[in-house]
Amino acid sequence: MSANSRLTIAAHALAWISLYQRQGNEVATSEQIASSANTNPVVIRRLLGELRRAGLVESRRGAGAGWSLARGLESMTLLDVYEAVEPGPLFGMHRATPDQGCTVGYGIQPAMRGIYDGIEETLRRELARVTLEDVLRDVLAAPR
Amino acid sequence: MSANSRLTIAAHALAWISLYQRQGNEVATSEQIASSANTNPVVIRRLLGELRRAGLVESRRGAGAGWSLARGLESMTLLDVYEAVEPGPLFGMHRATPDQGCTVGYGIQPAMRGIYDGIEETLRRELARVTLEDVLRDVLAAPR
DNA sequence: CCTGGTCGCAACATTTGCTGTTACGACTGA
DNA sequence: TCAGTCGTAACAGCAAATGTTGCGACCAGG
Repeated sequence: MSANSRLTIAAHALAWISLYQRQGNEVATSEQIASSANTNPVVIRRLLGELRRAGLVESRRGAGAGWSLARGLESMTLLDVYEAVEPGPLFGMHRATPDQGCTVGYGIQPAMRGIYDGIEETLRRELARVTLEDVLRDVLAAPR
Repeated sequence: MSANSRLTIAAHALAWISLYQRQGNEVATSEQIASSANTNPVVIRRLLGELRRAGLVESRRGAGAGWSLARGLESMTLLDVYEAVEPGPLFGMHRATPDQGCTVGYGIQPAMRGIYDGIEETLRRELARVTLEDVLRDVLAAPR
């Protein structure tokens, strides 16, 4: 499975913004978050842009611009973030249509689709059980 | 998430071999399976090679060569296939190590790892609930 | 002992998606 | 007006999956 880091980086950004705001700051810049996540500010802006479309964060432009949370971390789940930043389904079908004249080729896609749908639904339920508040708590619990 | 088709193609191949054997044939060739799945025989051989290492299929060489099941479909689960053909974890961490001097950068990876571990365990349980016999049954149930 | 058919595997091309980088216009508080 | 930041496009780099070709290894059957 292709290990992409989008969900991890998005969670990182949200936790960072929240902690920064708890320290009394209004907004966080993509520059600051990128520095913490050790990546490029544009990568952060792209990800946060998707989170904004999902209503999880807000951005301010102009001078003193930056990012802030649209609501509390306790009301955001990993599922919200997952759906905002992960486009496709977990498992893919054949790249090219299988032989429709063959019994297996004909029936395999509906069969797998049904099975995959059930599994992805379970995955979603699991993701929905974890809030970003949980994530931040775990982050702060790391031993020094 | 990158939609890879390895699990789907592997299930397709197993179902095809089983059905072919139920029709009285000894072994199936990668050529035949590739034709049904509309892909290249080498792709099939690569995948089946991984399934063989996992003890799910056997191959015969020489004349009249081909592939056969190592055991019944009812004793193979999608988890067996998944572990045989999917290398990495479901979600990836940061590509570059986050800033260890930052509270979030320091704690994020252990936190996410713990969360991801639990989720992947649930995914495995779901995959283990589906046997390849279930898959073949669903395939044959497709309406013509 | 040959031969034809198939696997095993290496090597490389192609495709796809994610990530990194640069550039520049848009926006706005000071 | 200006400095700082977002928004976004464009492109390069990289990694993994997939597709393709080639060829040696293997072996049942003649």
